[in-house]
Amino acid sequence: MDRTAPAQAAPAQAAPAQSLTARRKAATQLEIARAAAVLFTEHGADQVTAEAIAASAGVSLRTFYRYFRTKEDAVGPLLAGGADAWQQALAATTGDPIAAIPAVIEAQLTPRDDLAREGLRWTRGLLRAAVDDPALLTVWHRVNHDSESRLQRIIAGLAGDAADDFEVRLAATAATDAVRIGLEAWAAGAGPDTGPGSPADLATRAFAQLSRGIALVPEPTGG
Amino acid sequence: MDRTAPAQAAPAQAAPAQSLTARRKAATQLEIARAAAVLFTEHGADQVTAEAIAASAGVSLRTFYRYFRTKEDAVGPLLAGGADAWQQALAATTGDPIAAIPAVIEAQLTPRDDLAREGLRWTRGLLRAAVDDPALLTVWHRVNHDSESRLQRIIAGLAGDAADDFEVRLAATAATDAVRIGLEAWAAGAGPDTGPGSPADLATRAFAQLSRGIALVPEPTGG
DNA sequence: GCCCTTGTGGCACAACGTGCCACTATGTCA
DNA sequence: TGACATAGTGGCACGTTGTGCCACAAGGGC
Repeated sequence: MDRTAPAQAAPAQAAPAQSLTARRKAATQLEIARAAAVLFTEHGADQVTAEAIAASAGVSLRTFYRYFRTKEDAVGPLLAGGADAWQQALAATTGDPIAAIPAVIEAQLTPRDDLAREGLRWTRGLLRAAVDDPALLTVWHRVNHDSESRLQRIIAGLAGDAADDFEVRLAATAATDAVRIGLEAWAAGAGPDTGPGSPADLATRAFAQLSRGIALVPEPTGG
Repeated sequence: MDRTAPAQAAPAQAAPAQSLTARRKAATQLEIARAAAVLFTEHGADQVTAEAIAASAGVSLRTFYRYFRTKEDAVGPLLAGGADAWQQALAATTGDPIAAIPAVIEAQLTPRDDLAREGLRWTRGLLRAAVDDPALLTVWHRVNHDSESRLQRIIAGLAGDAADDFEVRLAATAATDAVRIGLEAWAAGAGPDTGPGSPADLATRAFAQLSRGIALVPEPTGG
């Protein structure tokens, strides 16, 4: 098994139907992630040993390190949450990515079922803990960095060769930061899952403001 | 001595005139930082032990950990570079922070002497190494996060009570990201230290686009 | 000179993260 | 069903990380 890929690409939700081994692996990874999240939020990341996480998840220490590169990385899948979801949704759109992003964010950050709502609860708890926990903050930064990198490639693909690299980069940053700030502001307060004050609401508002000066294709000035 | 403060607040350049002890401390910290930067860029961060850095800097391993919390943090002061400088310059301005930021960035990111140029060289080398070095990338993320936090407080102070917290947050993020992207894009290419393609040029361009939708005070709609 | 503060080095130690080997379970083919 | 290749798991050893503790030496004030 490769260790980095599932931590970033695997959805925190259960995978549909695959081989028995694959399903067990996904389940184990999620089990470890949740055990780590519970222990981290309860005692602080630096007070929790990797062995404690492994024991709580019912695996050996050696196996723990086969799933995650570091102790803190264990909560990566929970923090990544729906990042992959809305990026894949964006990749499936056509036309101007800047114009498509708000609707995609709105749709993908709004929880549509209990599974999504549960995912938001994990994210909120972890983000609140991460505010004053350098180790967890590092994971959050890494998750957002990975998100920005993927987004940059997606937007570049959508915008085509005419798009300026610097503008593509700005667009990817604006979108990533919008979602990041939306989630952070929501987690810090007592906002609802949907409607005004929700992650989807805050993120779309943030993106509207950050992206107003960005145009992926050169403006047709005159000609 | 406290360990975190100098790593973030101390300029990478030599301090003017203080007590002998204070100057020795600053020199030692800079010595360690440069030793770490050289070794990291040469062999990759994960191939360099903390002991090797300490030996290269002429201090014991124990002393190394009194200056920096982790092995990677050693390059923090070099990556932070002039971040404090331009933020302090911003704090000294009056009026609308959004309007003041471009000039401050332009002025502070443009190297005015050999010391500043040398600082830019370190930053470029480290950023190039950080692209494919997760450990160094983490330091870069932390540096930018700290920068964003401080900037948020500065902008809030300048904007006054009328300013919306969410807008202040967006402004701080836009400014931090502008500088970050400017430096990253410059480091990745072969841009000059000044003029078109310089960090100052790229950062101000980025901020102009990211900040166009941000207004710190409620628009006087109608009266 | 004395004294207090502060930086430094050495040592021990818990925890981190990995390489290696053996064991077991899954899935396939005969 | 039995044999086999594949892949996940656990145990162990080991180098490295980062910290607590104590002793020692070098500024700085009296």
